[in-house]
Amino acid sequence: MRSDERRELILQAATDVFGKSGYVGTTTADVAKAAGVSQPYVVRLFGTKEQLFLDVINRALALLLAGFRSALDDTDSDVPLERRMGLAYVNQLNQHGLLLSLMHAFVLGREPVIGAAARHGFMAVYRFLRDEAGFDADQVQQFLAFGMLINTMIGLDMADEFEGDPDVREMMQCVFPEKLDMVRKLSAEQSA
Amino acid sequence: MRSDERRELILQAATDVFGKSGYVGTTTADVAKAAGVSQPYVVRLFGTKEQLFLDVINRALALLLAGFRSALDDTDSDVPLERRMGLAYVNQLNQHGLLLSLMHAFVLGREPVIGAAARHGFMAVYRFLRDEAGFDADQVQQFLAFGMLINTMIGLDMADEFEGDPDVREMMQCVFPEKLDMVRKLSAEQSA
DNA sequence: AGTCTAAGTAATCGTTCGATAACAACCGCC
DNA sequence: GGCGGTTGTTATCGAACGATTACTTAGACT
Repeated sequence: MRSDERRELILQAATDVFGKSGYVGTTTADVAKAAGVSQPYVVRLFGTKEQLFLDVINRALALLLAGFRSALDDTDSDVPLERRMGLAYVNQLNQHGLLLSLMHAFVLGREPVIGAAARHGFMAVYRFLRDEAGFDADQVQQFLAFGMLINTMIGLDMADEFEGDPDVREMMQCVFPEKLDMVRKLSAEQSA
Repeated sequence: MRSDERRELILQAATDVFGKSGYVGTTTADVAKAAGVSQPYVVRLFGTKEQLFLDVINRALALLLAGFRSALDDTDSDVPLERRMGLAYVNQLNQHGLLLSLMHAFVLGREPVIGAAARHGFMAVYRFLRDEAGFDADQVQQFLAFGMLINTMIGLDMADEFEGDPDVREMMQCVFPEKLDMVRKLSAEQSA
């Protein structure tokens, strides 16, 4: 296999594993096993584990912004822009661990290299909302806040607790008044 | 010193360190150094690093709910309840790493023990908002979403990037339209 | 056929970390 | 004024991890 194809496969596997266990909690052997290659090969392709994680979150941000731009360009829809953007965000749950890897990066601001990359990525999203989506300040705040809440619910793995606990069910309905079916479906796919 | 006093000192130190580096990224030696004791003593007082982290987040949740209850009982104020609750949340930034340790737990839902504790803690907050604060579904969603956004901004360490980058300044003003001064002040204390 | 290069692995090394064991100092108490 | 329990330390062990080295295999080109 060509090395650039192998890189992409490893990046996909690493996105899932980093999303589940975080940056420090993920070993290069975990990534290698998920990608079906040997551990030293992962290290040789990316140099260091830190560089691998940086590549993972930069790829995740590129995919996220690409999804946003698709939603933005879908002008013949009668769905309002804010809702199209929200759906584009939730659709990223198709890629297991993509939003979660970003979230892990977002709470590591004190890590010198990763923190800087995380801040830069977050600001890229902000600039997109402001400049390309044309959101005003309140729209930006609502969008970012709800996005972080989604990330937290995914990180908590709350959907798997959905069945059985009526309080959890009620909380999820309260937090996702309409997107719940989609979130549940995507979460089920994620577990499979 | 009595061991229960020492335990509290270690819990405070551990809250800061776990908040900065996360659960896996923090070593028991880091906690011991921050608390001014030896590393084996930390392990002996708490059994395992996992149990120490569980104690940290349970203490953080107890303090958080206690702050909420104080805001709830402050009925002679003319400040509306939602705002009092928001201020109570932001006031938790006085304890370095308290909200951040919780956030680290919230993204580890797949960890069997920590994930279960994190979900339980999050649900305790939800039940408080619903039963004690009397929030309706929309108020709960807004409160939780904004809280997670605050946590993310703290995790990103975005306030330290405040000076210098006009986009960061603008984003922070957009996200914290009125609480910005408080957040900045508390963040400065945190760095000191 | 023979050689060069890219793709990939097995073996292993040095470090770090959580935990354990053994030991030391203080303090109340009879 | 020894004695037991509590508080705390130093030394160290075994496992895990990231990284390095050396080796192997498979095409591509002449």
